[in-house]
Amino acid sequence: MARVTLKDIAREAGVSAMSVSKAINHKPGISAEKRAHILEIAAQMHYSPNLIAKSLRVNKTKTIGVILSDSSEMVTSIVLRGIQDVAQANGYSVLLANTDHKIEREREAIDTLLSKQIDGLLLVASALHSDADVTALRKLPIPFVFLMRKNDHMNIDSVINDNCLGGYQSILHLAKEGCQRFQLIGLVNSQSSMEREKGYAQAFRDCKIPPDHIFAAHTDPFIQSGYETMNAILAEKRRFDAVVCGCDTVAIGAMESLLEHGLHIPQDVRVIGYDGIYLAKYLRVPLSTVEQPLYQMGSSGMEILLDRIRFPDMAVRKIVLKSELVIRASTHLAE
Amino acid sequence: MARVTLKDIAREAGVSAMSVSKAINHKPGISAEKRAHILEIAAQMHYSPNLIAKSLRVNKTKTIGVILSDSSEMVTSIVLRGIQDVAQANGYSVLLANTDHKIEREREAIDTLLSKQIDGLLLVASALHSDADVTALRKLPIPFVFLMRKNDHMNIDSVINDNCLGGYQSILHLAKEGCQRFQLIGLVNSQSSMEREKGYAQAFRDCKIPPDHIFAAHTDPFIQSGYETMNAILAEKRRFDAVVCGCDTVAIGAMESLLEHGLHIPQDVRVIGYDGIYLAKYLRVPLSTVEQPLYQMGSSGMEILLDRIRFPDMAVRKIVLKSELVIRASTHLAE
DNA sequence: AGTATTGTATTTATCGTTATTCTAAATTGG
DNA sequence: CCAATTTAGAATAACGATAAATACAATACT
Repeated sequence: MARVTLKDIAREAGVSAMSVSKAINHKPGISAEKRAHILEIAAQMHYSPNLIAKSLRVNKTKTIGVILSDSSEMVTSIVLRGIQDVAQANGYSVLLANTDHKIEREREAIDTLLSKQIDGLLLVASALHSDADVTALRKLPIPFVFLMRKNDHMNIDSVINDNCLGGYQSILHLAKEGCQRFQLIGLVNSQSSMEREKGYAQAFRDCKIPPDHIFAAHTDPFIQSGYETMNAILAEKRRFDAVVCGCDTVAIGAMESLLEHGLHIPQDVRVIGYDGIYLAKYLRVPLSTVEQPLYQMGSSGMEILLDRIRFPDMAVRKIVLKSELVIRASTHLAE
Repeated sequence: MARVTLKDIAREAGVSAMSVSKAINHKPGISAEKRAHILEIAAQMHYSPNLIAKSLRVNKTKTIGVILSDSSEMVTSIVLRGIQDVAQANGYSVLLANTDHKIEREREAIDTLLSKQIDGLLLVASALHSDADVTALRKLPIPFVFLMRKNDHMNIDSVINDNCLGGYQSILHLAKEGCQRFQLIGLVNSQSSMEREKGYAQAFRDCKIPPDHIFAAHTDPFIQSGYETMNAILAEKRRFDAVVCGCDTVAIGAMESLLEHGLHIPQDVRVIGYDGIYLAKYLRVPLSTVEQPLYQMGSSGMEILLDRIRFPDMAVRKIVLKSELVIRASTHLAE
């Protein structure tokens, strides 16, 4: 089936293509009855405007690009949904690129998306930290917003949660529960995780936890890596009564390992995660975690981007969203 | 920053725009040294081809549309990832539309995506079942593939798992475990769920389970609805020793309710889900389920669509993927 | 040598829209 | 009543790319 164009309708209605365009877009310069007539014919012929042609002409695609590591992870899929909803509500589409945490794929993705003439870009937990990368980003012909990524750059919009505070709260809670020896499992290559670690450090000072009661490890943000890392840690036979994980998936893997080794959670070890995936509550041991407003992270990010597209000179916005410590059985023994 | 076009490079290199096009696309009809020269200048000027313009000219966008209910659900996010990976590997982009199970939004989404001139369409668990809807789909100017949706239509490609068999296997397993009274919780408005129920019915006949030992309920595919439905069921004080859920999320909610009512899983009641979300293993009670090859569902669907785009006359393909019964603690007591 | 052949490069036209300019008719006003 | 103004609508050009036609030069062949 050949697609029907403005010209087809124009021919059918005996007017010029321009008149059809005006009628359909409710632009002035055409009489009411002619407009009605044209619209009727357009409907009859099932006209569907070719937005590609329009985009080329007006140099706007009403499409924004989203770059993230893995759209199927529970954390990012929620953020993405927030992005999508705001986009859809404003007549924008989203083009997605998965990087699987590969920095080179992130750079490629930007090029690909630019070629597709996106009007703006959202970078979720971007790994582009080097000066060269940031400079390159600044030269982009379109606005962009950082999501879930530390941002102390001038003139770059961003939405994050206060990772430092979140980290601080986790430790404080565990200390109150009586924990004294802490096994940390941070995330490799994650600025967010580093921020959380700053919060841990502050809390350790405030709670007078001696450095030799703190053990640090790092791993990838997957269940399996949490599991393996915890196996390795247990093999070293250090004593600890708290495990502080860089994200919930690592915590799931770590708990699995702990349970397999016959340890009881929270009696022998307390475990806390970070992120607030919505299944945390339903795990073998319900997981305490620092809940980030994931959906809102996506939706605010998209809102800022849209504002920036409409008003390029708008003041820079660096939104810091509140996270919430959620206490469950993995750190707290119900009496 | 103004974007640089073919013409800009042509001017700089002292050649025609056409020559630049040939050089960049590695088309014949240009000498090696001129090509090298042009490519060098293009790189210098950071040329990025305008794919919108190209799309308009060649009438192909290298973009496919995906319509699904909710990209943040664990099941669909995996399917989507399979789709994305195959798309990306073949130089295609994906435009997404969430319908939240609303049939009207599904119809709108098709129009929107068509306007964006997608080259093909993937319908994941589409709710468009009426003759009118299917007829409309057939009239689309682009190919489409059904995913996770019953398809007994001529000439429509699809990828599904054998829901009937999966359902059959669940019941057979529970019967072998000694269950005698079955509470079913199917999904409303889901053809897949209906197919599974056919499988249940067959298994009940084969296992000689009398109809008055079978109780049916239906609900939405969310944790919360599973929870509420199970609460309602328990309020009716019927006796049953097996709960068969239409999807894993419903099973999670149902188990939550059962546990809150002091019942033991699997000792008092066995619970089985469907789908095989990857966290099933880590739940409070590890959940037995029929594992669908979700990622592969997406990737094969995308592959078929790409083939169909390239070879419109290719024979119709209706792929039925094998599901696998995974037995965990929710239906089987480890001795 | 003169024609045929090959290959390189340019020119032209086009995809479907919309911004802009232009024409002609309708309306206004003095 | 006729110039001045407004307005509906048509015609033209352009967005950036590429397919097709054309022009031209260099080589090969009879």
